[in-house]
Amino acid sequence: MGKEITSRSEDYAQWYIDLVKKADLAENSDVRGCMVIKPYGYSIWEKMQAGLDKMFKDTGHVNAYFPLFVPKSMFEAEEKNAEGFAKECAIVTHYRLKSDPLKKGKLMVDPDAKLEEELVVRPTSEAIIWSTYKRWIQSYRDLPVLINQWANVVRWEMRTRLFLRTAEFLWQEGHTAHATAPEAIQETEQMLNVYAEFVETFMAVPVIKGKKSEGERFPGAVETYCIEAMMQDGKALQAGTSHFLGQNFADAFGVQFTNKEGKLDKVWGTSWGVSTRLIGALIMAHSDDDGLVLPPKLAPIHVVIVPIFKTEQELEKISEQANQIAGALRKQGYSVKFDNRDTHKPGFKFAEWELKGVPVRIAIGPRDLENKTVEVARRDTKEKQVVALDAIATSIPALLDSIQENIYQKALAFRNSMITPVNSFDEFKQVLDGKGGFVLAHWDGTAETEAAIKEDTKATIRCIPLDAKPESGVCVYSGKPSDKRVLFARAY
RNA sequence: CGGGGUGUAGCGUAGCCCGGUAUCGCGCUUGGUUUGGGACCAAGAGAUCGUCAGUUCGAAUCUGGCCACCCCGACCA
Repeated sequence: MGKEITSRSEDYAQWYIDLVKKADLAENSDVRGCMVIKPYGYSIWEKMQAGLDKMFKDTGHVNAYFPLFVPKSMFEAEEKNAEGFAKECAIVTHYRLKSDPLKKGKLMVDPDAKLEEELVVRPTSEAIIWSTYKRWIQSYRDLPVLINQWANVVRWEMRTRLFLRTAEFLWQEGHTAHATAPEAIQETEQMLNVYAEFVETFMAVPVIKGKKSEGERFPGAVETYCIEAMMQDGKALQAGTSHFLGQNFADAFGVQFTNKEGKLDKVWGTSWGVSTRLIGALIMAHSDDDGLVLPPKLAPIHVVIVPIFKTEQELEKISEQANQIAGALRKQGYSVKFDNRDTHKPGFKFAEWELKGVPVRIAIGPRDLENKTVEVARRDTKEKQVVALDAIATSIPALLDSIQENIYQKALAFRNSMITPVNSFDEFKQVLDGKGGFVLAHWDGTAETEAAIKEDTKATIRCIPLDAKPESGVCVYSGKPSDKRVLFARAY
């Protein structure tokens, strides 16, 4: 008996939880809202980090690390940002415990160790970073500052879901400072493009680039750009954001510089981030009722080799063959697992590695030894084929590329099929309640209409697509004029 | 924070209404037979029934408090 996974059609939310737990990605911890990311899940995160980090470096960024704690007075300096995060902040008020005189063996907060000023556990690091930039930036020669940090942040969420929303999560946050607005805007757009490229080429998840409406904008930002992805259940998921901060944080923290003309000027800022939430997106974009389907570019294990044997002698011979194949593939940079456990049957191993989403499985049995072949199975389509031994070194890399491409195309076709233009509010609601997905509709551009639609349908404006074609029409809700369609959806 | 639910072996559970220290499956250990899609047989080990108190000769079971977690909603990446 194996690990039963709830089917997507039966209960999509449960299917997701089953996958995360049974594929050993993560589990709930003893701390409310916080998860333990297990080695297999963390390995995916490491691959994401590696891919992104290279892209950040290639665009001129460097890594640094800023403190977890932010003094309250510093945190509240940029008012909108502070307000936006205020209700989900964890606060440190004391710095010491002591033995509880009333309960033997128990500890209590030492009332004498109260902090002069409370420390906010960062929900994001703009405050601490900009207060530091103030010291670093005096001249236009000090600009731009292009820094990224890999860190954990804490947002005290009411309700959490593994990877998608946890009280503590891992992410990267880029924080850049520039001499001019156009340069900062260009940076914002560049990083949005980096995210889009990463998500599409590594994760094989197609995204729509756009700007957030005022209501959905990052607190403290002038403009928030985002990439939006579509999950298999028809709900949208924000996969990354890039913010043009204007001079808001320069104002709040007094970050000024002397420009080439010798005049004092305020610095322009950006910030941008993606989180372990991407792992949730990865799961929900590709996986099926048998388990994970991982894109080769992020799979911790590319190829698993399963021997099929009766006797130890057979296993020995097969191992020799398997090690040869593994060695050749590893030389090409692929991660190969030879599953030579003699405690499980092949069928069990097949199911287990499928659950874990390993893109390619090679099975080798006595018949293969005789014929100088192996059986190659791909995870995405479950197709099997017999491949000659001497063709493996070329066919496996090709197959992995083909899997990467295939799952992207599949996700793209699905996503495209889930974009529905509508022209009336009735149609709007009908599509949302029926097939779901993205709804492309005219909107009058007001926050009131946006809020009313959200109230009525639970759908939010995911973004105003960057490539939206000018098209005159009337708002589906208010009937007022509109010059382009925007993307609505129910979202994670 | 509102509504609902759950807490019994590593995991999933039965038992609770009608009190007498615990059921079954998976997993684990040992031995044997097996191995081209989640093997089978046999023998074992493993639980102070979330926690504290009360009722009782006796509490997993009844009563009360507390704690934790999950699900649905509001909030959010």
